[in-house]
This record gives sequence, structure tokens and C-alpha cells, in this order.
Amino acid sequence: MGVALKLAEYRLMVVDHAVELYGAVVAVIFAIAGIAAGQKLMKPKEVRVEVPVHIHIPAGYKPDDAKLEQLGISKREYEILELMASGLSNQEIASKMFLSIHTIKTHISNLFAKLDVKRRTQAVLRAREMGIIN
Amino acid sequence: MGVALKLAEYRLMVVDHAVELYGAVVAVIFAIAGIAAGQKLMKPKEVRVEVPVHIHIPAGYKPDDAKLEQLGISKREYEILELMASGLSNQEIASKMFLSIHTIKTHISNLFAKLDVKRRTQAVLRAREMGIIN
DNA sequence: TAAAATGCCCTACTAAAGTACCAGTTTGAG
DNA sequence: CTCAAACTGGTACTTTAGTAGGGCATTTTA
Repeated sequence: MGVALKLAEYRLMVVDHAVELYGAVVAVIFAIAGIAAGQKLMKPKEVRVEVPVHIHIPAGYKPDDAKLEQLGISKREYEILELMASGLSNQEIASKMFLSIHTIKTHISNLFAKLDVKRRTQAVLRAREMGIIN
Repeated sequence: MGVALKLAEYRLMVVDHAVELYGAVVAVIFAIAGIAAGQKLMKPKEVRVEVPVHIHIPAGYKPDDAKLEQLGISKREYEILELMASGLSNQEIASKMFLSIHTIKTHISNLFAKLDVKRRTQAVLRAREMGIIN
């Protein structure tokens, strides 16, 4: 980027209008950088590839969308189910997904209803029996 | 040098170029907002589990006394481990074994230490990975 | 037989998990 | 656009789980 260059150029002019120009330059740079960052991070949404995040090695493993849809388990819920099945606590799942623990609890609670279980250990068992997780 | 003078000058400049400074503040705010937005939109990215959990589907399944002894897991502890792995709560295990829930907790706590885990979900996973339970 | 180990149970906690209910925001389909 | 579903986050709980420490009786075993 030519940011560094531009900064250098401006420095020559800063002599008299130090405060205003400096502040303005900083402001503009930050604004541009901020907006650019925001937009850049905003578009990956569409480009997003639905690559199976699950790296389960288990040979022959398939998400089995049929059962997932049949049970009405959403994509988000499924992600959480996997992390839960890997032995993580709600807090750990929340941290890993950059979500609130409240959100995790909500999803898991809904998951329990859909899997018709009362505890996470049962949920994992159930999901395994149904072949929707490793 | 007149410190007072400098202060005076600064004050005048602030007043004079209030617009620029205001713009700068706005820009910075926007920049922060933009970055925040960008990060917010960034997090939903796929959360992946990189740790492949090699799980062997028993078939046959033998207690594998070798590992049990190696870990120092007693008969009673093993029984409880199985029930725990079947999704039962401590209370349910206690009822089924005609024992106090306190006893169950004690055994499970000792099991955790021997399996080097912190939660029952991990304990089940671990035990499965080591082939000591189905 | 004395010393371990095991099994059982307890109090008294702290920490997670789970439930119920609400509410704002996004998003996708019609 | 509009509606519904999905997603997110929250409060305020109740319930399980888990920890720390101890006591006491019954096997094992050195």
C-alpha cells in the first residue's frame, strides 16, 4: 500500500497547520481503513463455501442431512452439537464460536428438545446412534 | 517560554477549526464502528474442529483389563463409568446401583482423575478412545 | 497380622448445566 | 415488502455436576 508514502508527503505540509492536518489525516486514514475493513469482512458472506466443517476422519461418515432436516436441527445447532460431542463445556463452545454462553445454552436446550433427551451425554449418544455425528 | 501563551494559542485553534476536529471525531467513530462491524461479521465464519477423534466402533468389545489396570480403575468405578457413558445422571446411577449419590460422585471424581479429564462428556470420549468401553 | 486398597457415605461447598421466558436482529422465501 | 424461521443475547432461576475433605467398614495382600 502507498499509505506510508502518503504519510510522508503530508508531513511536509504539516508545518503550519499541524493540528488540523494531522488530525484530519489520521481521521481520514482511520475512517478509510475502518470502512474498508468493515466492507472487506462483510462480503466473504456470499463467497462463503459450504465446505463441511466437520473433519471427522471416521471413514464413511456423512452428515446425513436427511435426519438433520427431519429433526429440524439447524446448521448452527449442529455445529454446537459437534463441539458438545467433543467434550467441550458450554463456556468453551461459546469462546470457540465467539458467542455468548447464553446463546449456547439456548441452542443446546433446543437441541435437547429436538433430540428428545435431557442431558448432554444423552444428546451425544443419541446423535451418534442416529449417525448424525462421528 | 510562555507556557500560558501556548495554551492560549491551542485554544484558539481548537475553536477555529472546530469543524475539522469534529470531522475527525466522527471519522474515528465511523472507523471504530466499521471495524467493529467487520469483526462482528467475521466471527460467524465456520468454526472447525481440527482434532480428529478416532473412535472405534467396538464390535465385540472387550473390557481390556490391561488398560483398566494400567489406569488403576477399579471394578466399581468401571461399572459406574459404563452407566455414565450410557447417559445416566449421578442420581440415576445411584438408584440403579442402590448406592448413595455421594458414593457415585466420589467414584466419578476418582475416575476423572484417573482418566485425566474434567467432565463426564470427556470421560466417556476418553474411555471410548482407549477402548475400555463400547 | 498390620497396612493398603477399596468401597461406601457424609458435609459443605463452588461451578456448570439446564430451564423458562423474553426480545432484538438477520435472513430467506414467498 | 412481509412473514417466519433462525440466530443471538439476556434475566432469573433450579438442578446436576464436580471438588475438597473427612470417617468408617470390609477386603486384599505384603
